[in-house]
Amino acid sequence: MTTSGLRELKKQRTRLALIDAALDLFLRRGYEQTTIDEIVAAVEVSQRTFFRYFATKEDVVLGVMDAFDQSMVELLRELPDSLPPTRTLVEAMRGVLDVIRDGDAVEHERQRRIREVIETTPTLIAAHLARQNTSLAVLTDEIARRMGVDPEADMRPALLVAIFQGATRVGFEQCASRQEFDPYKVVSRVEESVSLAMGALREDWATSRG
Amino acid sequence: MTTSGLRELKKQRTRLALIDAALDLFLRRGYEQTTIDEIVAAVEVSQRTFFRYFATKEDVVLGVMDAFDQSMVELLRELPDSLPPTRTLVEAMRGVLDVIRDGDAVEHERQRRIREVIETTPTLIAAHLARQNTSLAVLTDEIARRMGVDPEADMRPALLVAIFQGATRVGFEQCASRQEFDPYKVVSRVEESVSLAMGALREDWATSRG
DNA sequence: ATCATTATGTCAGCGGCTGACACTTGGCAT
DNA sequence: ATGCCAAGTGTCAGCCGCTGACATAATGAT
Repeated sequence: MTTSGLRELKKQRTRLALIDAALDLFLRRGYEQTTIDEIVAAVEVSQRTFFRYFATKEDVVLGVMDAFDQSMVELLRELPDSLPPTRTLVEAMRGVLDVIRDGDAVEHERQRRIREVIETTPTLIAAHLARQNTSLAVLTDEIARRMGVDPEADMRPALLVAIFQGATRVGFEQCASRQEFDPYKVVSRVEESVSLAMGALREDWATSRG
Repeated sequence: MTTSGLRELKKQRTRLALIDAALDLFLRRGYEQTTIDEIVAAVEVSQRTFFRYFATKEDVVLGVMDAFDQSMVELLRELPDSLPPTRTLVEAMRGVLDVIRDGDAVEHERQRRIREVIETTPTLIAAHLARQNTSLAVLTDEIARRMGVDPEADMRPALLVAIFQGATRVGFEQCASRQEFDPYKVVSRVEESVSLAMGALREDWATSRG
C-alpha cells in the first residue's frame, strides 16, 4: 500500500536524491558551509520541497540513524521476558546491526558516507547524541518492566541503559578517531565496546529485583 | 586586574541582568517562544550586545553549566596520581558540587531557575548533553594517563568516563521527573546515582594496567 | 474524461546570528 | 583638567534555516 504506485516511487527517488546530493556536498565543502539552496539546486527541486521531506537540515543525515534507534526499541520489546535485562540490550543491538549488514552495496556506501559526515562534524555528533536521548526513556521503561521495578524509584534501569548507550557511543568514537567508517567494521567495534562495558558490571547488579 | 574597574563592574551587571531577564521570560513564556528581542528589550540593550555576551541563545542558560564542566576538568588534573581513577572522578565531581554549594542565596536561586528551564526544555537538555560531550575527550585522556594506558587502544578510560557521565545525567533526570530543582537536593541525588553506578563495576576493572 | 487527492512551487516573512562601521564611555598619562 | 587610546555599544544590512498560505501541477480512482 505504501510501497506501490508511481507516486510513491518518485517520492523515494527524490528523497534518496536529496540525501545523496547532501552527503556529496557535505563531504566536499563541509556541513556548515553547505546551504540548503545548494542541495536543492543539485536535485532541481524547491527549498520548500526539501523541508517537506526533512524537518531540518540535520535530518538529511540523522534521519536514517533515528530509524535504527527506533527499531532497537521494537526489537527489545519482542524479546522474551525470560532473558536477563543486560542480555536483552545486547541482543536488540545485534538485531539492529544485522539490519545494517543486510543492505545492498549502494546502501552500505551511503551508510559509510553518513557515518563519515556525522563523525567529522561536531554539530552532527551533538545532534545525534541529543536524538538518541529521546529513545533512552523508552528503553529505560522497558528494562524496568523486565526487572520488575519502578524506574522512578530505582535508578538501576536508567543507569543500565545509560551505560549501554555510553558504550555504543564509545565504539563509534573509536572508529571515528581511526577514520574507519565502513559499516561492517563499525558494527563489530561497537559490539566489542558494548560487551566490554557489560562485562565490567558485577554479575548480579541488574538482575536482582530490589 | 580582570575584576576591578568600573567597566568590568558594568559588564558583570549587564551580563547577570541578561541572564535573569532571560530566565524570567523562559519560565513564563517558554524558551522557544521567547525571542532575543524580548530579552534585550527587558534589559534595554541592543540585540548586538546580547550576542557579544553570549554566543547563542542557549548560552544564556548553558554558559554557567559549561563553567562547571570546565572546573571539573581542572579539579581532576589537580588530584594526586596516587588515587585510583574511579575515585578521582568522584572526587572531582564533589569539588564541583562544593563550588555550587558555596554560592550565596541569590546565586542559588539563579541556579534553581537555570535547572528548571533546562530540564523542562527538550532543546536545552539536548544542547547541554552535546556540550558535555566536548569535555568527555579531555576527561578520558586524563583518566587514561592515570591508568597508564593509551586511550586509542584501550577503550576502558573512555568507557569509565562514559559511565560516570551517564550516571551524572541520570541523577539530573531523576530530579527533573520529580520537579526537584533545588541545587542542594540535586547535588545530593547526583552523588547518589554516581556512587551507585561506580559500585556496579567490578573492583579491579579500571585499576589494572592491561 | 472527470474529479479529488496529493505533491510541488512561489512568495513573503520570522528569528537567530554576523560583519562593518560609527559612536560613546572608561581608564590612564601628562 | 585635558587629551588620548582602548574597549563597549548601537545601528544597519544581510545570510541562512525554517514556516504558513496559497496557487499550480501531477497522479490515481471512477
